[in-house]
Amino acid sequence: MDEKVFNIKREYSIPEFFKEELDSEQLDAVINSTGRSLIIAGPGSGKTRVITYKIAYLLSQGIKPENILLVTFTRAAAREMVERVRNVTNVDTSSLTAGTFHHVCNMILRRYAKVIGYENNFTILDSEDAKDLMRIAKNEYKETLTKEEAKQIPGEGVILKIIGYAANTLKSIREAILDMAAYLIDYQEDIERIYMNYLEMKKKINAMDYDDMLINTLHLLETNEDIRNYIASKYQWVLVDEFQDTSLVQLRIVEFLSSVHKNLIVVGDDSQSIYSFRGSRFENVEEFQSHEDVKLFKIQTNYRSVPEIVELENYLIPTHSIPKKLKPYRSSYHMKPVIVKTYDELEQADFIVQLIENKFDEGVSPEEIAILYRSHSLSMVLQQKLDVKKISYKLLSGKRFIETRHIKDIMAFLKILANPYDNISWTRVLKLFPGIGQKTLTKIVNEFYANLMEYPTPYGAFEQIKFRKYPKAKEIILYLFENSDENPQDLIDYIYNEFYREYLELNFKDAYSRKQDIERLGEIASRYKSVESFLEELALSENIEIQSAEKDRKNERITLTTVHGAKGLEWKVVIIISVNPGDFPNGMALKEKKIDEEERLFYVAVTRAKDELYIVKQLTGTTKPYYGNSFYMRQKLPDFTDKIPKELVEHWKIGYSD
DNA sequence: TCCGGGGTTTTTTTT
DNA sequence: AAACCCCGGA
Repeated sequence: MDEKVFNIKREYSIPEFFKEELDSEQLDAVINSTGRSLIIAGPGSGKTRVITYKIAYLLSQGIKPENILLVTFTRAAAREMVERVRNVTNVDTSSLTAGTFHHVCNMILRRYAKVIGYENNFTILDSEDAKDLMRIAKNEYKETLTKEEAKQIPGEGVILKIIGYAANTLKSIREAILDMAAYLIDYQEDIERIYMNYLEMKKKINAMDYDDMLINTLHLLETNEDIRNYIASKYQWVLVDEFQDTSLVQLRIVEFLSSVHKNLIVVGDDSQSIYSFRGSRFENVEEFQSHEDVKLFKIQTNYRSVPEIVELENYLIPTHSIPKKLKPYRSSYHMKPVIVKTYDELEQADFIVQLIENKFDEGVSPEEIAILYRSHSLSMVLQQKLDVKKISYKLLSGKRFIETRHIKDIMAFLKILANPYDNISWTRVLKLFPGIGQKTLTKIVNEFYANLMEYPTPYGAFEQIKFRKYPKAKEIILYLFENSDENPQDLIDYIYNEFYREYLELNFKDAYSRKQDIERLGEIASRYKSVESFLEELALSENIEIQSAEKDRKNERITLTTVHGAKGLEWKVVIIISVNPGDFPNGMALKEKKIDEEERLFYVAVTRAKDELYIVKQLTGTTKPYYGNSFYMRQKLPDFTDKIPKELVEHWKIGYSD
């Protein structure tokens, strides 16, 4: 149907009020960043505000929202910024493209995958899926070797790390091995062969892992001028947030996406680059800055933290950073940051519970308190204590929700609906049924694949398979194939009620909390209409927030998160726990000589605090057994609290009143 | 062919 | 916590 277009003139707010909302550094960055610009934004300097007003400014100049591309680090950040733009401008921002690199790539690939030899309905492998697949690829290769030879082959984790590194740096496997694991150079050929297996398997099941999504997008833009120009001409302005955590591939992608209009604004803080394990290159910032046409803006006033904390932050600016000095804006607070020495993890947990209760008594809301740690395991003792004391919390990053066994089981059922060739999910699903082991399931799956050639639908193909011994398995899988168009929540309910509830009760001591997780999964699924969109979003979106075991009536909870999960957030009271050599900085990272990144991580942690900062350490160090190994015993590891000048902090030790 | 028991290994951060 | 291996009994 042809519709006639009736053009009306858009009304935009006049940006006069910007001058009241922004300081001179921010205003300069908003108005004068044109062409290619780099905005170095210190912690708490109003970075989000600058991006928001930059977009508002562009809209006020008559740029249409659909011609703006905003790339952020998390989906949540994108949503928040778009919402703020809408509030500032009253412009309908729904056509503005905003999301993470992976969302943007996904959008492009869903449309053009065929051009580079994929089906448009490719599935996305999360890192767990990739690991499973790599394990199979490795074992397949091992079968061609003798037992002795097979023993020497590096593990799938190492191989994934190498190929991930190669992908993100655009290097060959050989170069990657030499760069990061030179001792494995004798196994170059083995690794390459395993890698080929892995590629083949991914292709066979029409899947891409996270690296593929970036690499394939780059490849598409690089090799197809027409497509590149078509997409790039749409985006008059490209803005990139958290630029210090972009990889080389990501940098190339945004360069291509901005190649027609050449307006590329990147915002970041090189001192806060904490994702090098994922290919992030803080060098991107320095390199970008070094181009002659790039305009540089610095915004360095700190609006977030009290001067006592800002002073400490200035001391902790990581060694290899673009020189900067943060200027405090807020007025003085009644206390300095605190370093607390506790005896062990239990005492640390007791102290934190007591501190939190004191803060509640002072009237601080739970939402304003956060506990940060280097790795999940460091929060376990504390979690138990909080549960006992009935202090409710939310985990921004637990062991990622979808990586737990029971959630993966349920998801495997849905995955075979979206992609009947998903071998890994078939294995997972069939093994759940008593009596079906490796041999039987291989037979079933092979027969199913063979049938798929003959029968038009998976339902038809599966129906043909004889299941005399396992009628329940057949009944359930057939039902799911038959109803695969239903909304995902109903399917999850079906799996749970008909089968998985009983399985949980029989096999897990902690069935209760796992049941709650599945209920949560159902809730999340209810927001999606199709299995495909649900799976896609779950693979691409950030952590799902997990509630504590204690069901709370009030929705007020303190936050527990890794430092990585705390990126971009802020709280009135921040407690950093287990700041011990080996825990934070992390022992494994130090072994790989990544002390710089640990420093940046600590800097990120400290800069999250608005009013009160507690750095808690234990005299005994950690209680985890494997830290008692030779590496930890042999060396004196750096202690972050050592280099903090005494006069900048208060020192507390624990005493007992009762 | 399946399953359970015992033993071992992993060793961080995540789109 | 959860995967793997090996082995012996059903």
